[in-house]
Amino acid sequence: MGKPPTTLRDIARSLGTSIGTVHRALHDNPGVSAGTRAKVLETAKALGYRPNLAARYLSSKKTLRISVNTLQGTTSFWDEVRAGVREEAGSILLENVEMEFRTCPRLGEGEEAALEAAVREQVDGIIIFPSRPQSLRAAMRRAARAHIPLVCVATDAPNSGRLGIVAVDTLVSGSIAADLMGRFLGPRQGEIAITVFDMAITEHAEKYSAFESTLRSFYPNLRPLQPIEDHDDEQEAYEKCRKLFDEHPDLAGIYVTTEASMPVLKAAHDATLLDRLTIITTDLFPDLVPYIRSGGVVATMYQRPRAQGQMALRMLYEFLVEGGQRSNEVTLAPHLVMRGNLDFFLRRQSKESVSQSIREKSRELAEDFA
Amino acid sequence: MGKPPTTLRDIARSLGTSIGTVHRALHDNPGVSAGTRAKVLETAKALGYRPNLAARYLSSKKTLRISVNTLQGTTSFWDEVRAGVREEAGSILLENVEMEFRTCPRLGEGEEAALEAAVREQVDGIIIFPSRPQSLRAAMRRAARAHIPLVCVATDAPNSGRLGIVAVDTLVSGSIAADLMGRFLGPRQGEIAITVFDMAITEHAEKYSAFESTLRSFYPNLRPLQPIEDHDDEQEAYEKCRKLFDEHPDLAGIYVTTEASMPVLKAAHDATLLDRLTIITTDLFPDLVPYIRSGGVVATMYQRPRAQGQMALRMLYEFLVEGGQRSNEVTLAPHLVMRGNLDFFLRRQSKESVSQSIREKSRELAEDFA
DNA sequence: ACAAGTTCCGTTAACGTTTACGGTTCGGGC
DNA sequence: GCCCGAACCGTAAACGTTAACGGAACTTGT
Repeated sequence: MGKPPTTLRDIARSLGTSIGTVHRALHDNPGVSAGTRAKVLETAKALGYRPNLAARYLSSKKTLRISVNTLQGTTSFWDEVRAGVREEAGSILLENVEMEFRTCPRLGEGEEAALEAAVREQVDGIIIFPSRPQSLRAAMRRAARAHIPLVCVATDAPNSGRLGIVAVDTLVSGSIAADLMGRFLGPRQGEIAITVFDMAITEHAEKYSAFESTLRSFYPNLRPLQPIEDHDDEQEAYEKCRKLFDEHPDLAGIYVTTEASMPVLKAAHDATLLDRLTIITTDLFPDLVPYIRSGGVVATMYQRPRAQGQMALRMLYEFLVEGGQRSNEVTLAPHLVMRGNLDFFLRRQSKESVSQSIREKSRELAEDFA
Repeated sequence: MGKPPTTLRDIARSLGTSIGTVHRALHDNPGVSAGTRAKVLETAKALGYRPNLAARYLSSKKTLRISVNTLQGTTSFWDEVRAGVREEAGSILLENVEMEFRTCPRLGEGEEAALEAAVREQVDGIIIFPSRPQSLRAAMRRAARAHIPLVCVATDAPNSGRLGIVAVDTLVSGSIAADLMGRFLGPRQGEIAITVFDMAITEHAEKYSAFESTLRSFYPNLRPLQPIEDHDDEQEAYEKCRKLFDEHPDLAGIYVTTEASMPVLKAAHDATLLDRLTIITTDLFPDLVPYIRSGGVVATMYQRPRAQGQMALRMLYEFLVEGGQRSNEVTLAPHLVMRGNLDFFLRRQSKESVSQSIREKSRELAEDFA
């Protein structure tokens, strides 16, 4: 079965050379000729060499610095993401990660500067929310060229050289929202609206596309309208919704894919449509709770920010420490929250933060002694 | 900031003793007097000693043996659970776990023998599906007394001394099923049935309770019937359903909480009720797919077997290696699968198995050389 | 031709823990 | 008196990797 793994010494012995040379060859360090380097690489592969991470960490004791560049945010979404990152970092058994949080106050404000600061300070990896992917692309490319792996959360940045992406599965989200809308409304005719952040963002275009196509395939009685872009601007969202409500008197439902559900709800309320519309929202935060409880919001798609943070850190850490290419596109299925299970979700959230604080306490007390 | 962590040597120095003594004291090894042991423990706590896991593993090189006692199963559920366990084990960076799979052919058949075999062979930890908790309790207690930590998957075994439990959140599942049932059926009157495995199992009683109470609170037009117990027996499920359909002509919907949805569907088909009933099932497996696609099953609650396997192994490993008490009750929220997002879920499943095989390939090639 | 520098490579001391072995001291038994 | 075992404790060699140092051989400049 388990024959002992090959070590640096094995490689050295088999080549009649020394550990130091093998080490230098495997790490592209200077001080080794091209010929021997090639031979080392070859026999390393032949012997199936895999570095012993415990020994590596024990010897070098260098810690990985990871910058987490996210948003302050108006809801608790980003707090949860950061909590997930922290939690996952706390459960790494070799405690060789240091976290640096760089938080932008508002959408897109200073995110490029924050990224450049992280790159300048030579962090080992970056978790980033690219709120404006196209304007951040250049800076992300620079990071990639500096060999700093970069994982996107929540929103992808195509062609940016990023290592990976963690986000909610937009196709599942959009499609399930459409399915629910169709089933909730039953056979009756009507128009369905959808609000997105900006159709230029892949995720939002995909959500719309999945929503629209599912609706079209299975619920021909419901006609999807063109998406409304709110750009996360409360004023803009409110006004566009009022206009929408005026222009489409037979609107039956609306699917809010962004965090900005409050202005939509306010608009619906002001147009006295709150109880006539079937509203499906996104995410879960305190302001939304009463609407779900009262039925004004029939369902919300919880995007599991904590899980997103956890997965992002995990992906980055595994890359940094194992070097291998894991599956670098993680898409999470959303959780469905309705009034019946709302309390359970709120309980889960609070339990999680409690168990986390307990855990940190016990860390301080530090009673291992296994 | 980061002052260097305290080591065994630090403790020894501060007590004027030696590393060996400190080590023996911390591990309750013989050869150290009660007095010095107490002093060692005291100053270890005072200095905030935490063992360096990398050094520990490097030095001892002992691997943890973990037994996974599950079911063959009729659906792919348990295959997925095992895949999740394997996947998580593969991503442990210190590669110090060995897995032993003990799989029972049928429900409850030989599960006690399998557990005792694992205990006899002195494994370091066990992941188990206690299909009959009460008849397994004694054996589980023995395992606990032998200091073998034990994590339950899918079903809990109360008062068994188990370390932890990973399962789907039954309250969320039951409640969301009721909410969907209520919304799908709209204002019309009717009776709602629910099938469970056995009301003596906590999980199933909880699912029923959540289902029933949500239905009662929000949808008074729907009357929940007494639960049908199928004991995972296809014949029993079929016959009880036929009887149910005969006796309740105004049945509007049925929520199947067990894996045995096929006999229910067959019964509904044979009673020509398939298109008049609103059916919500549990889990996702090939035989179910055509029913979801055709709308015969309106929604299914996917219990995320792979995630359950992952979490179970993670919980056990963290306990074994860190010794600390983490949150030992993990409940996962189910994923909702409907015809619109069915393909995405099937795609996700296949992608996961693909990415896993890719990963194993790349492991073999073993090109670390970071 | 000799010093100085370069390039390549071997050696060795860490890192913190485990484990086996050797050494004290003490108390009894002959 | 001496020997023996038990109980306690110190020492040192591993584990596999990293990083620093030193040395040999070979090129260059004068």
